[in-house]
Amino acid sequence: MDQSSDDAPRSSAPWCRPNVACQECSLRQVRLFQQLDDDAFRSVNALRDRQLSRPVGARLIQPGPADGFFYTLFSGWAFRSIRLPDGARQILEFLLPGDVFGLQVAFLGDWDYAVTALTPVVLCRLRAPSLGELCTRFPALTLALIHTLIEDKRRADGRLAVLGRALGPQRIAFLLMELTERLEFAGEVRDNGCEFPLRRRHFADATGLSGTHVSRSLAELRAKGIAHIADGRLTILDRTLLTRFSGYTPLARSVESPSL
Amino acid sequence: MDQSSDDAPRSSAPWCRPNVACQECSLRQVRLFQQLDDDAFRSVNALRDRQLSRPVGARLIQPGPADGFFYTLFSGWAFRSIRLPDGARQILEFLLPGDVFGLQVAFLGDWDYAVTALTPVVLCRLRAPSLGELCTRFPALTLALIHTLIEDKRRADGRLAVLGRALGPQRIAFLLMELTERLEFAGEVRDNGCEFPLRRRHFADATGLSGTHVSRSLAELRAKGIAHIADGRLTILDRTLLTRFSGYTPLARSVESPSL
DNA sequence: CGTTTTTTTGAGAGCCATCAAGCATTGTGG
DNA sequence: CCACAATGCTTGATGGCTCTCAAAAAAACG
Repeated sequence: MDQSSDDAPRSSAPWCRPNVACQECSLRQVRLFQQLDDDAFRSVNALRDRQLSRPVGARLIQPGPADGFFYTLFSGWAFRSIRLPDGARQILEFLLPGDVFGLQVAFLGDWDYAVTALTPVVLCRLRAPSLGELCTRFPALTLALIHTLIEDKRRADGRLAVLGRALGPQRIAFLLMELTERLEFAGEVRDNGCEFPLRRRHFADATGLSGTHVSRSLAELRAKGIAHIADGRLTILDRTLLTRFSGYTPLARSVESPSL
Repeated sequence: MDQSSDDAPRSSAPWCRPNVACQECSLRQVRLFQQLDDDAFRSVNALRDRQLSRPVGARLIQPGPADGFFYTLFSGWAFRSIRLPDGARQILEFLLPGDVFGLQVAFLGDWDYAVTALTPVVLCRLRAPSLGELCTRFPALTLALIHTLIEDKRRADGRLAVLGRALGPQRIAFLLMELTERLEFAGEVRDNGCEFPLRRRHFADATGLSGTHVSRSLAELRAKGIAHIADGRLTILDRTLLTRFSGYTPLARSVESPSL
């Protein structure tokens, strides 16, 4: 893992309460966990090792041999990335509260990407080896996992298409659209806007553009009256325009309440 | 599905034998099926609806409401693709014998991509609704599914990074590298080469380049002594060079015999 | 308030798309 | 077997999107 700032959260904000039991976790209402019963939750809790708190910029995971844990992001933002031979960084995906990462350690035995905190984060660390056994005992959990992986795959398909075919401003718009949708499901969008910790270089590394061009593309979105980012906050000026301009296909959720 | 050419294969090549039972399928030795026992296989067979034979260029799947089936590719090549608002086509992935597609119908209820045959193909059609029940009865099958999804995800990560960061010739090299590796696991590589049905426009739609530039990029790979495509056959001239040039990270398979 | 980091803006160069023409290959029908 | 059409591949020229380099402006930080 990383240097600095260890386990116990400094703040006493409600979501920051250390070592909340899975059964009582506020995330239980969202995403893949929604369909599980109490019994399954107690077992997931048994898998839980501990919660970890990390500061902005902390490298949560680095590529290399796995340590036998996987994680859920309890609060804050992070991103998965890999480094290309020439040293360039590609951000594969942004991680929002409730997202799971590292499931592959149970199957492939390696971290093949890095995970970095974009904001202060709290993680839940879970023991990977017993995952198989748990899935055997709780088929609903397994199906929830598969569901999550399939949704991820659909999103990855969209990202691939955008990087393959879209110009700069559209790439940026698509990214904004995807994040906004996911944040909406998490109930973090208010007044057509939300907290938004991405810097120019995060946009750049996620969209395959240079920081310079990200700047120009964002200026274009602002000039077109589509979206605006200032003071760490994103405002969607025209949702319809953004949807059309980005070419994003909204995800119809099958088993999800619209928001919290 | 598509027009023309129905069910029974015309040829009597061994791999073309119609309605082989899953237990006796030659694909049983590869990919996700490897770890399953006879009992599980009999149940998978019960899921099987029938085999379908389709000609080159057939549109196997088109985006829209799902019909309750998912598929495995029994023989031949195909590709998954989506169409962007501007009409451009993005190839998301090439499908090789043994690959599964359409698992999402059991969860999302829709085909959100198209599947097209690159060669004459034989498909196995399976009933999606009973998949959940089957996974409950055979945890090994579920874990195999998850394993497959996770491997897919890793490959999708690599593709995303290449589209985000690599120049034309590297994108092509990466695609060749990935396909070669997968074909090797399927035992279809001999003498540093293999059958290769991709046309220029498939390269173009997969890598986000124009057909013109694909042509130039392939010429560069040939000139550099890396790889050569002619008469529907790919020859890897220098595997080490190809690996280095493409930046591809070979996949260490955990539970796979090297080839058939 | 000075230092550092980030963002904006400008100029030139490069990769690649588009358009277009020539060449090779394939298939068809006479 | 050959003429012909159709398709796909190659190669050239031009233009546009985006990169790199660079410097100024703005914001964040201590």
